Amino acid sequence: MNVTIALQRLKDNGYKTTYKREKILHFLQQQHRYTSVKEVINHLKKDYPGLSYETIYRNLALFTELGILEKTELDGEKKFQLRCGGEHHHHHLICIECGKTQPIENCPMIEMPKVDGFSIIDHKFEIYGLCDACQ
Amino acid sequence: MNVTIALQRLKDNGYKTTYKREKILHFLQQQHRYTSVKEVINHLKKDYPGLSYETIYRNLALFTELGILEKTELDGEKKFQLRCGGEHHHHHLICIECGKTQPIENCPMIEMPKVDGFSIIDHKFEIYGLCDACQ
DNA sequence: CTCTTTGCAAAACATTTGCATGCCT
DNA sequence: AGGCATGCAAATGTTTTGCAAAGAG
Repeated sequence: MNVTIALQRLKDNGYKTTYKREKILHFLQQQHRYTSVKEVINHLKKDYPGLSYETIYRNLALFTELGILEKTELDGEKKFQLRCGGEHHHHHLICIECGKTQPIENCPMIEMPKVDGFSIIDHKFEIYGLCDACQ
Repeated sequence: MNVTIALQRLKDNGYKTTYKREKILHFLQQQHRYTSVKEVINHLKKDYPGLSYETIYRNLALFTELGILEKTELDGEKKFQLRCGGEHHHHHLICIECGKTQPIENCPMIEMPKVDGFSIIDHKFEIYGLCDACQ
């Protein structure tokens, strides 16, 4: 996923392209890691001093809903990144120091046996550790 | 894990047994599911009308630190349950409707290949769905 | 011009902290 | 008695909502 495709998806769903939305997406594209709301707003503030949290919250929620972003919760904070690995299902290695992520192809659900009396809807598999730079 | 063992562990670590702590643990023992702070306090309020959130927050954090409770974050809320499956490592099926959990023995990390430039410290694997009763 | 997006203010929650009092051991 | 536990009050942090004004197509 990149900014161009993301903006196209916005348009396709009847939403507008704004400079702030572009900035958010460009920033996340550079990050390659799960990024907090605070980090996003601090970055955007450089260009838009009057920027408000609400705008960021609303847009990150919208982007997530449209499948443009992936969301996780790290130490009680919501964090986001541009959906990586295209459309196909995958999981991540996540650096607990800097938040950098790396997609992995292994999905444990493939080998998961059926369980009686429980219908599986979703799952979460995340591996935490230290990336090269943070070790 | 049961209440008796939990209280023993508290004592072993220099903490005291109080009626409120016992109530919290008994309540969680009955639950067999991830339970929110709110649910705990609402239950305890029946016996202790003047009970405060702080006490619950502090104790749940303490219990988690001592390995008495397992913690997860479901829809932005911290939830707790008595550590099940004894001491050994395991994961859970979690009902997204009622929070009920069921331990599973499969751990995807067993088959996870080493990754260059990333030292693995921890992982999270949770399966979400609907339990028997909630389907 | 019309409808979406944004900012503002405020509210709604969730969680934490300092301090004095109360309760276990 | 001595030290941990609790309640109170208040602060802090996060996220949401209603509404009027500004901006995109």
